[in-house]
Amino acid sequence: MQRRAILSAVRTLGGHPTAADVFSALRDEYPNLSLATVYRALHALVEQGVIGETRVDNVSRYDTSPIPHHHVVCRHCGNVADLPQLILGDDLFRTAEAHSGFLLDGRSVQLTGLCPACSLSAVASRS
Amino acid sequence: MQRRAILSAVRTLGGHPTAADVFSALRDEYPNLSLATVYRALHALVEQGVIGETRVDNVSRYDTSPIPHHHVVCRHCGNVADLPQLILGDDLFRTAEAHSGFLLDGRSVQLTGLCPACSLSAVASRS
DNA sequence: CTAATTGCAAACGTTTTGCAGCGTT
DNA sequence: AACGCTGCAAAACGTTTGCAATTAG
Repeated sequence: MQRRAILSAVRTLGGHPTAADVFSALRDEYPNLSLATVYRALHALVEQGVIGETRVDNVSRYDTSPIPHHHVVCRHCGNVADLPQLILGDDLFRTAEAHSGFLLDGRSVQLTGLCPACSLSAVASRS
Repeated sequence: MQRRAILSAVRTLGGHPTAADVFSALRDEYPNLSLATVYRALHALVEQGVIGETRVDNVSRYDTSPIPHHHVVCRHCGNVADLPQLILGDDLFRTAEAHSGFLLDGRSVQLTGLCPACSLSAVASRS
């Protein structure tokens, strides 16, 4: 049962690994591991609330922690960083809910911009 | 040049149509319109700043207006609604920037939850 | 005549699925 | 025996691309 190995790979990798990241990390130890297995395991772990899932761009990324928090996504290199959820106050959610009629769940808030590395290289590449 | 037709389809459709939505809307009038053309046209229109693009779930959605504003996405039915951008104040962005070291661009902010219809049916389906 | 636009089909990358085999209990 | 977990290959999905033909300027 390499499902355990998949979970611990997510944890050792840290950050926000994709299914492919997890797959490559385990390929050495489990040479005939299938990508399908990785997807099935990750999906199961999300359903059990053991890990979190965020969809960024076109890709599912998995999160060591299932507790609600927000994300900043670099629009240049695609890196994802965490943001404590307290940054966006409850009042904000209430305002947004009042505006939209939606019932917001506090989880997935996604801001985009440039990460430190990419904003530096953006400055550097200005002629 | 059906690129014009594609733009006006986005406008008449309103909301946040996908490329497929636009395609189906035009299929009657342009029976041999290609999906590739729709994608190319939409992409060009986004580049020109005529329309806006938001990626939700796995799908690009196009927006009548290219001016920055935020979105609420229903995690059940996938519907997208607009949110005035002023809901997230500048101070909030600055706090998030300070926290993450990212340089945020104020555009794509995405909250998720349940839309009015889906939150009603969620309540109704509780045993 | 040149450049842009189009249709078709094929390719793409990510994710899912059918099915048979394997392991555990 | 029954069940869940796995590998493989194939399919699905939205999207992009190569190419040749058409159209616009």
